[in-house]
Amino acid sequence: MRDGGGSDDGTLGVRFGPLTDSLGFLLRLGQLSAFEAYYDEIGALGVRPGEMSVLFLVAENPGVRQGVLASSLRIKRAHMTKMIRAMEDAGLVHRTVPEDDRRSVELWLTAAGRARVAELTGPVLAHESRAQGRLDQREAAQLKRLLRAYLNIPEDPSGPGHDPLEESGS
Amino acid sequence: MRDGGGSDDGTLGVRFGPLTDSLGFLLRLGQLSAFEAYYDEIGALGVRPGEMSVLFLVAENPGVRQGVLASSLRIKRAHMTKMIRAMEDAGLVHRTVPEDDRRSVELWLTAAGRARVAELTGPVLAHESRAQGRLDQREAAQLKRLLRAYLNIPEDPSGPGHDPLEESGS
DNA sequence: TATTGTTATACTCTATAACTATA
DNA sequence: TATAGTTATAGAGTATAACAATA
Repeated sequence: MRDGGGSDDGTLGVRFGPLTDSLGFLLRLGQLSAFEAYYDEIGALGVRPGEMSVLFLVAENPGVRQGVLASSLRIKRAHMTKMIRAMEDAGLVHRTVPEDDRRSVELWLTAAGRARVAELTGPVLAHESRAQGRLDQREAAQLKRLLRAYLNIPEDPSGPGHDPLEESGS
Repeated sequence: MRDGGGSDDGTLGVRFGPLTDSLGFLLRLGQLSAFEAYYDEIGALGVRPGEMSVLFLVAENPGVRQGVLASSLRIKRAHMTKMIRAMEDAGLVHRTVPEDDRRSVELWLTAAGRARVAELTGPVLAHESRAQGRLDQREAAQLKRLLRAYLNIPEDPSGPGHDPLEESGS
């Protein structure tokens, strides 16, 4: 069996006690579970979750400033510098310095970066439509809706898969 | 302003595109947000989230085997060895080797460990009852319920704060 | 003075494999 | 042979502070 098993059988009879009702604890385990599914299903694409989110965010917000990207993704600016440099070295992103504030850096996808995003979009959306574990469509939609509310992230009506069931729950 | 700001204003006008509907992405940001609240509110207690969960889990499951603890918390066994050693050095945990399988290790809280848990329980429960950001009581309860379903964690009727509203949702 | 991004450093966590002692 | 835990090592992510350029 793989190390750290129990990805599917879960709790092994352990009682979680007060942690059962801890939002932080549940979010932590949920994130680990989701990332494990990510690696199992699309890890072979060779793009890690952090890089994936940077690619999609720059694609969606051409010219976004590096610091805005960092704080949106809650990645420290020092770390963002390294990530962007690696992606620049890989030819996926390029950087420009705007005339009106020459301290800052604006980020754009290169043609290769756009091609990579186009290439990734299908598998990623397919993965997202599967990656709901034991939850049915409606539960998954509601979970996402609650997480967006918790995070103050808009529902993005221009986004994908606008399942009408999502609106009906209370 | 602190580095990585935007903890409360959130998105800074960035459009998240397909990430808006990515469970893994939302869980990742949710976990970071919850941990930030944890450090802001009870970080001064000097116990990190991982240590906290080990303490509470051993308290709730005296004699739990180290490997079971590791897979329950999705912590690698190699890392769990170090965590347990540090907690042993701190006098919070002690280890026994059961006669029926002398490869394994059972974990118990020391008197000091139990005292620490008793000391932490109040602040932690108080934090959990606050740590819901913009969600009201009912939304938070439902979010936790969906996360438990996603993770296949039982509702633990012997647990704390059994809010009757939690049962009413669709 | 404050802000943006960079560099450097240290630490935590993760991933992996080899090792022991038991089974 | 397989399993539980340990050790060692490398890498990714994070936290922090000091710095240069610009505002």
